[in-house]
Amino acid sequence: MLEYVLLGLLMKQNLTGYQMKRFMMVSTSNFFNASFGSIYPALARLEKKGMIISTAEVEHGKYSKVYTIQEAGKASFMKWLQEPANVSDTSHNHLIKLFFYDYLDSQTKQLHYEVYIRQAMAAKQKLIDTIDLAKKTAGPDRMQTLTYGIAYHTNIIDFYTRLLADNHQV
Amino acid sequence: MLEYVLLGLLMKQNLTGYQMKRFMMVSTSNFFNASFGSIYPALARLEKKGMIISTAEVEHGKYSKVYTIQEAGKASFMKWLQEPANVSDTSHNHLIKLFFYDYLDSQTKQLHYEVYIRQAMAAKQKLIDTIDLAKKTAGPDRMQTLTYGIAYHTNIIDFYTRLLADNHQV
DNA sequence: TAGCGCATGTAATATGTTACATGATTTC
DNA sequence: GAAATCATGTAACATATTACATGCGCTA
Repeated sequence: MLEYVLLGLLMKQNLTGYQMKRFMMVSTSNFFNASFGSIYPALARLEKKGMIISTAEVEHGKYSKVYTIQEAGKASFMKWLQEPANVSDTSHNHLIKLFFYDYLDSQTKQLHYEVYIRQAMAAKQKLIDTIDLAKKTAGPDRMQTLTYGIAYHTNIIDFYTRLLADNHQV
Repeated sequence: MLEYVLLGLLMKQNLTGYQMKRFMMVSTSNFFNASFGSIYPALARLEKKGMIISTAEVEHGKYSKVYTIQEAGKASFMKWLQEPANVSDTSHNHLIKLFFYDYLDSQTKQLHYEVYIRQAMAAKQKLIDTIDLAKKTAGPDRMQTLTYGIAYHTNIIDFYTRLLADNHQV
């Protein structure tokens, strides 16, 4: 997955590993993120496979490696992009706990529901705040990832608000 | 994560690794699944840590290892369960592609939208079909994982139906 | 007797995180 | 002068998948 994301970022412009990380932070972090410990080895693998090439640069005394995508990399990326994903193979971390909530007391459950509602509200607000900024730089499809994130978190707020109400009744 | 799920399954009854896999298949597979290649090593780790103990059994000539949870295992499980999860740290595989859809032609995009709608509809229907069966065995919290799954897939259907309509207009 | 289900396990491979190591420049 | 940011990379560790290896009992 990461390798394709890196190729995708390089489709538009040449970047260093550090820049790719920073780019992900502001654009994909709500649904995808990676650490330096996975980015740098991934770039090395991609170069070894001939998908990208690096050029050493020294600017203001700082050494950096700028990566450029190759034809093979473009082809590999497009092939991956053309294959549809699977919308169901998401992990839903919180559901794993919910599955075992019969072992948890009512008070702690309620606390969890409240935490999840707060988490989702904060995430949703953050996405809403991003919209205006993103409109200036991102294309229409990129904007849809924000729309989805908002709907996703709205759904979570609704769900746990219902569980909270049910828990109160009991 | 897997280790806690295995402990959670053993909270109720003693099971073999094979039975745990089968149990996950019918109860958690819509949001969590694991292969034998991860289950058996995980059980070995848990036993080494003193969380569970195994008893060798031979029935009808078939050898099996039945696992029993220990006090340390119960404590570890409850500690994990009491800690709230994070609703935002899900990966959303399909969004990663959506992010790059500006590079894709309109026809292929439309095909993807249709695939995602069909995937979500099938998954939703499967969950609905499971409800009656689950009502007999599962507690109220366990049922909620089904409710969530239905809402999650409904949200996806709505989202991609909207994108499909927008794409047609263009 | 062929194949399936039960049952356990290992090997190769992939992929990820966190922490550490290094060193430059820029900002307070 | 300290701290933050830029920038790359490795090491230890954790965890997962797929494929393979083995072998028994039951059923068609």
